[in-house]
Amino acid sequence: MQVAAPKRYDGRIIIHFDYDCFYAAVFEREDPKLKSLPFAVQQKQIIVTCNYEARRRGLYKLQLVREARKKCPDVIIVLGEDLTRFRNASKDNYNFLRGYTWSNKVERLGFDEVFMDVTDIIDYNAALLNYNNLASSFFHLDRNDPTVGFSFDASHVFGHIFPVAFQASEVAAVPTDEPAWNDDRDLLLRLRLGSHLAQHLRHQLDEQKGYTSTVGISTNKIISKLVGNVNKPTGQTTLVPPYNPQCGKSESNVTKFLDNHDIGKIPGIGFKTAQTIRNHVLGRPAAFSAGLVYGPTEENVKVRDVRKFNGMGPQLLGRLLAGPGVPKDLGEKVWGLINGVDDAEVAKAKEVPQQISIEDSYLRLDEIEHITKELKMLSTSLIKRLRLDLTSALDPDDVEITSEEEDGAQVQVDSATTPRRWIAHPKVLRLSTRPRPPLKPDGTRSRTFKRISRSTNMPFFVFSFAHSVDLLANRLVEETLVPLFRKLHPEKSDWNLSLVNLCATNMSLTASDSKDGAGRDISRMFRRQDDVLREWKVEDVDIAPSDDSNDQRTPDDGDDRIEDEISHQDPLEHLPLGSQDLRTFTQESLRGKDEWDSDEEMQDAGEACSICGAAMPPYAMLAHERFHDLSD
DNA sequence: GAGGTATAG
DNA sequence: TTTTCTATACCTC
Repeated sequence: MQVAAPKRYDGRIIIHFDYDCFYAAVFEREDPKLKSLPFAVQQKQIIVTCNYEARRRGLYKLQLVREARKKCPDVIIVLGEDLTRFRNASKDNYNFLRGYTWSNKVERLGFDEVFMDVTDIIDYNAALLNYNNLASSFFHLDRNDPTVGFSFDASHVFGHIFPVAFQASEVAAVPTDEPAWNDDRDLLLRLRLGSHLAQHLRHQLDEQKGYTSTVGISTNKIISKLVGNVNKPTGQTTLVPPYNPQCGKSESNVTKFLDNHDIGKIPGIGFKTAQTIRNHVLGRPAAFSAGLVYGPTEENVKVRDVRKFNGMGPQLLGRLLAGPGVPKDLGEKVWGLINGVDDAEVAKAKEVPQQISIEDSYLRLDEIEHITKELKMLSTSLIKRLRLDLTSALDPDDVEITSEEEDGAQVQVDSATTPRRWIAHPKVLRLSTRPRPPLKPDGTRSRTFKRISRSTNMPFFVFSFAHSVDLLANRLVEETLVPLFRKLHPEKSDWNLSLVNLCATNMSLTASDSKDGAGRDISRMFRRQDDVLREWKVEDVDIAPSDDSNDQRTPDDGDDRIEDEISHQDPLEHLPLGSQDLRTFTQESLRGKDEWDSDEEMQDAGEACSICGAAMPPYAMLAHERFHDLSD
């Protein structure tokens, strides 16, 4: 009994980018000589990626360094364990691509992949085409300036297409006199536009940023991503219509494409889901390739086998995959995926990540001194990351300049010299550990990777620019993390940890600064309203009780309301290098004695809240700070 | 809030 | 799945 395929919606055009051997490319950009040499990036004992010259000589991803050297003795290997440069380059490329979107639907997946929903740009251009002369078309990149764009030939798809056999007949299959209401013709036309836009973006990315990329063009995330793989590297592939079966005549190209993929290769179908499905289709437990490094020992279950399996459909899949913790609609979702249907939106660019976490693993971690030391290290990294990722230049215009800088290093230099302010604060700090399970009677250790955690309000002194990261980290460990650790591990000293994780989460936007260009105007409007409300809110706060003995305060959306009053703030401490003594304002003025009073560095007239950057006379700070406190 | 499951790079 | 380091979404109590 056959279940009907889910209904397709192919109204979008989505481009998936994958930068070619990204880690290697980052280094090659710093030192172009590497490009012509066999070159690889190492993490731990493995080659995480290598350039194509190295691949030509037999090297490959995830190869052991020893093997690589044996195979290719003159390979140049650099250590790539510090992710900072990759993160910066990734952000820079992302912002670059984002600059082309109208909808701001640009989603980063890891460091080296980006989805763009360019539907609006495509539809706009489709409407302006001259169907009598598609070959001499102009692609508009700016709705407000008709001169911005490029010439292109809209009578052909640019680059590769799938299926390949379709190539020769592509033009013939869509004669220009065919009626415009033909769905496939319309889709093909929009995909063509997408392919030319993709080519333009790839070219710009290469020319201006120095990164080549491989892209896929289609109508949803999953097939755009998968179809890009067809021509690697530095290629682009468009999945051409028909996307629906032609009334008994031809098969859907989507199905033709997906059917030959291993079930586990479909994005969204991970190991667990794939194994469960394999088990059912094979009628027995499916073997799995433990190593993954060697051999194609996978069970051979293709999408086609699953799709055509007797009774297969959303209900069966739902029953198969049900279990604690699994999304309720997983059956529906997977059924969609194997039919190439994926309604997932390309997420709008987010101003700020949802969480920032740092972790490290240990062979042995069982002494409190050692723990404290590691907490200190992790705290230092975390605070640096918070400053890097959650602050922006104070002047909104600087934000634009900064984001268009050439590379990550440049951005960091700017960070050190440009006044900065927080654009969001994590409200919660979470400490997680992974205790090593005790030995079982038989001497073996049960394999458990479970984590336990405790969380608390993020103390807001970590947002001060006045003190070195080191100092802040010390204080965070002593005042917050050690108590949290004791809560997590009440036992005296019996623990033995294999992992420690620090996570800053529950981000609270500071408003107004969304790097999201579309959001800025909106937030300005809100701010005007907030101005009207501000007096009320501050008075509310002013008469509320407060607890000055409690250090663990939480910054909150309250920040939003004092946005306009920013005057100036001091430069961000140079993050990668640690501390500098920079003068700024902190909350000391309201809190009386604490260990920082000796610092003597924030006594200037006119205070600025260290949380939101708002400047105000000292007498207003008390109420203001309580405001942060209370709005939790 | 705390913990779990699953996924991806 | 296990070696790791992040990040995300969704589920449950």
